[in-house]
Amino acid sequence: MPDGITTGEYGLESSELRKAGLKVTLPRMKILDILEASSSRHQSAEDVYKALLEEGEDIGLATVYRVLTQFESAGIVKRHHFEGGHSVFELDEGGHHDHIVCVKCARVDEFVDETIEQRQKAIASELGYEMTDHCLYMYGICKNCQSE
Amino acid sequence: MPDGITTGEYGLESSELRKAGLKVTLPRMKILDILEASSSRHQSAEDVYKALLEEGEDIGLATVYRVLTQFESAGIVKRHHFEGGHSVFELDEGGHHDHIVCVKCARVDEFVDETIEQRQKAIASELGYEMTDHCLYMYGICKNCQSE
DNA sequence: AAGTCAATGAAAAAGATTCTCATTATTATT
DNA sequence: AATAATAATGAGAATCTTTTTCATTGACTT
Ligand SMILES: [Mn+2]
Ligand SMILES: [Mn+2]
Ligand SMILES: [Zn+2]
Ligand SMILES: [Zn+2]
Repeated sequence: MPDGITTGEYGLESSELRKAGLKVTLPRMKILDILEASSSRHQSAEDVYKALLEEGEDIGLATVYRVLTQFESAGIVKRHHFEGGHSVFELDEGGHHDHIVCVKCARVDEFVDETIEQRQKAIASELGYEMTDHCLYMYGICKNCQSE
Repeated sequence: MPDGITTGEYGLESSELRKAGLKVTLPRMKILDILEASSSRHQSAEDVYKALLEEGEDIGLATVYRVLTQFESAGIVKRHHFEGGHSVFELDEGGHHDHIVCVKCARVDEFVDETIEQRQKAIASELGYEMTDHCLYMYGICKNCQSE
C-alpha cells in the first residue's frame, strides 16, 4: 500500500487491483478514482492526465497510458475508438453496451438492443466467424444541439 | 489531362474527378486505379502508397493522404477505423454496408442486415438523435484461421 | 528492516497524419 | 500553340497520439 493512503479509504479499489495481479500504487489508485468519480464516463488518456494535474497529482502521461492499457487487459476498463482518432476509456462494469455520439457536442449515450445482438451473432456465424468482439457506433446530432 | 495519358484509357475516372470539382492529375488517376484494381477492397494510405511505388510511380505519401481525404469529401471513397489504429479506405459504390474483420489474418467481410439497420434508426430516434452516420464492426476468427 | 522485482517519470522514439512552401502541372484564355 | 492564373505536388518538417527506454523509486515478501 502506498505511503499516505489509508486502508479504509481505498478498500474496494485496492482489492480490485490485487485481484488483477497489479501492485497497489498511488498512480493506479488515483486513475481508478478519476474513472469512477468523473462526470464523463468516457475519457481519453489526456483527459485523465489533466484531471490528475488538477488534483495536484504529479503522474506522468506515460504512466497514464501504461496503467489504462493494463486496466484494459485486466478487464477493469474498456477502450473505444470513436470517430476522429484517439482512444477513450470507460470503467468496465461487466455489461456490454453500444454508443451513440453527438458530432457537435461529443455527448455520448449508451444503449443495448437485444435484437441487434442476436442478429450480430447470427451474421458472424453465417459468415464462418467465431466472434470475439463487436462494437456499434452511431453518430448524430443530439436533442440539445438540434435546437441551435 | 496529364501528359502521357490518353482520353480513351481514363474516360470514366476522369469524369468522376471533374464531377467532384477536382483537376485531372496523374496522382489522382493512379490512386483511383489502385482503389479499383487492387485485390483488397480495404487499403490503408500506406498500402496505396506502396502499390504506387511498385508500379514505379513516384508519388509522395503526403499526396496519397491528401487525395484520399479529398476523395472522401467528394464521396468517392469511404474511410473506416478498424481496431488497432490507422484508417483504411475503400471505393464508395453507394451502398452502405458493415464489416467483420478477422483478428488473426485481417480478412474483411462485408454485410448488410436490414433488421439491424431498422433497429438503429429506431434507437437513434428514441434517444433524440438525428442520425448522420453509423458503423458496426465485428471482430472474430475467420474459418481459415480457425483451422490452425 | 532488507532485499527483490515491479512500477514510475522523463525524455526519446515511433507511427500515423497533416502542414509548409517552393516548384510544377493543369485548365482557361488568348 | 503559347500564356496566364491558379491549383496540385513532393519533400521534409511538424504535429499528435502512443509506446519504449532506462535510471530511479517504491511496494511487498521475508
Ligand atoms: Mn460506454
Ligand atoms: Mn467495405
Ligand atoms: Zn450534442
Ligand atoms: Zn483469418
